[in-house]
Amino acid sequence: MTAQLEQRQQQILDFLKGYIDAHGFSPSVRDIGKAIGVQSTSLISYYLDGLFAQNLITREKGVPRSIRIIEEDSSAPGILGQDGLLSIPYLGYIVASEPIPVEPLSGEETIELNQALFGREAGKLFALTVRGDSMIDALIGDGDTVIFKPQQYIENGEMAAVWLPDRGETTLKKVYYEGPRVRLQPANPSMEPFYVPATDVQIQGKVVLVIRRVS
Amino acid sequence: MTAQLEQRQQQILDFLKGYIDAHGFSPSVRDIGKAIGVQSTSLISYYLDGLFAQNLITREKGVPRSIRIIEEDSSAPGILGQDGLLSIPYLGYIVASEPIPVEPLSGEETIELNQALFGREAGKLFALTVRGDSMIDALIGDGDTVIFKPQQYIENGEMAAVWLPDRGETTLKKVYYEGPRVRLQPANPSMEPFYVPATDVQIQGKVVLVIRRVS
DNA sequence: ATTATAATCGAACATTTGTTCTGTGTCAAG
DNA sequence: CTTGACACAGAACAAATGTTCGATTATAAT
Repeated sequence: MTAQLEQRQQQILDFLKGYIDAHGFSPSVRDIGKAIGVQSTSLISYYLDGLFAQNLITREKGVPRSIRIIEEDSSAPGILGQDGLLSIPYLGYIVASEPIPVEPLSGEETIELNQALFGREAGKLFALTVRGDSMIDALIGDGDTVIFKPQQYIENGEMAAVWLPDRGETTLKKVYYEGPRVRLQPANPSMEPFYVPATDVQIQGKVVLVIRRVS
Repeated sequence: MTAQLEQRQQQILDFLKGYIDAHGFSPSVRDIGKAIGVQSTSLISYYLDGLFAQNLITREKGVPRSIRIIEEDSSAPGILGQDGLLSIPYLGYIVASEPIPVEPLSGEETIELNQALFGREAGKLFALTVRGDSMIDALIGDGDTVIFKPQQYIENGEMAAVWLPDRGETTLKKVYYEGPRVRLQPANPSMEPFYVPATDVQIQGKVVLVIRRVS
C-alpha cells in the first residue's frame, strides 16, 4: 500500500462522514471522485473495496449510494452536566396572549427533563405516539408523544390509553363511566364517541405528559 | 385525498422507516412499490411528492436513494439507566382517531427524554412556560412548557420567543417579516396580530418542543 | 349534467450510477 | 532481468433509478 493510497482512503472516509452528515444519504462514486480530485470511477471503486476490506465501510454491490460507514462505539458527544441530565435555563412564564416583562435570556433556574417531572412512579411510565386528530381539543395532535402513567382506573373525563381486548386495539380517548358501559369520547367536535361494555375495556394508563416536536 | 391514498402513504412511511433501519440507506422507488404492492413507479413518485408536501420526507430530484424521513422515530438510542436518565417503554403508535391493534404493555424499546430529543445544540436551549391562549391553534395552551432553540432569524410563519426591548417584554408568536416591520401573529382566530418596526424586535429563539403536564 | 382536478397506472425514456474492460506504471520477489 | 501483484486511469457498458408522457377512472364543485 502506497502513501498516496492511504492518504486518499482517509480523504474518502472524511468526505463520506461530512457528506452523510450534510445530506442524510451517501455520495455516489463520482461525488467522491470530484471531492478528492480523482476522475476515475474505477479507481474510486478500487479504493472503496479497500476500505471495505479493512472493515471501515460497507457497500451493496450494484446499488447506488449504499455506502455506510462502520462506526466505532463512541457515544453521542456532549451530554451535559455531571449527572448526564439535560438542564435548560428556565426563564419563568411567557404570556402567549400579552407580552410580559422579562429580562432576555437571563435565567438561572433550570428545568430538568428527568424523573423529577413525574414523581415517584416514573419508572413505570410508558409512552405512545399519537396518530390522528381525535384529541385535538385537548391540544394533542398527530405525531405528539404522550406519556402515560399505568393506572387501571381513572376519573371521569380523564384521558387514557384504553385497551379493547375484543378488538385487539388500543385507543386514546377521554373516558366516561356510564353504568354498565364506558363512553370513549374524542376531544374533537367533528367526531362521535363510541360505547363499549365496561367489561370489555382495560384502562392501561392515564396521560401525564404530552411532548410535541416542532421543526 | 382518498382513504387508499392515505393508507398507502402511511404504508410507505412505515416501510421507509423499516428499510432505513435495516439497511442504513433509503430504498428506491421500485423497492417501495414492491413493498406496498404498487407496480407503477410514477404512482410511487406521486405518493412521495405528497409526503414531501406534508413535510414528512425530503427527496433530492433525480438523485437515487435520497429519501429522508423528517420525523424520525424518537427511539434513537440514548444513554440508559445508571446516569439518572429516564427510560420509558415505547409501544409504538397509538392512533387517536382509530383504534389500532397493539399488544398491551409489551414494549421493549424505550424513548429517552434526553439530548437525543434535541440534537446537537441541546446545550443552548431555553424553556418558557406559556400563559394565555393566543397560540391555541398551534396546540400550545396555557401552562405548557415550550423549549426554544436560540436563533436570531427564523423563517416566516415559524413560532418564536420575541423580545421587544422598547416595551421590556417577551412574547410568543408566529413571526412574519413584512418589509420594514414585523407582524407578530397569534395562532388564535379571535386575536389580532400586532406590528412592530423590524428594528425594535429581537428574535430570541424558535420553538422546538412543547411539553404539557396533564394532571 | 358538466367540468376540473386528483388519483391511479403502465410504458417509455432520460439520467444517474456502478461495473467491466483494457491498458500503463511501479514495486517487490525470485 | 523477469515476473506477478498492486495502484492507477479512461472509456464503454450495463444496471439501477427517477421522470415524463399519455391515458383512464374517481371525486368534488358548479
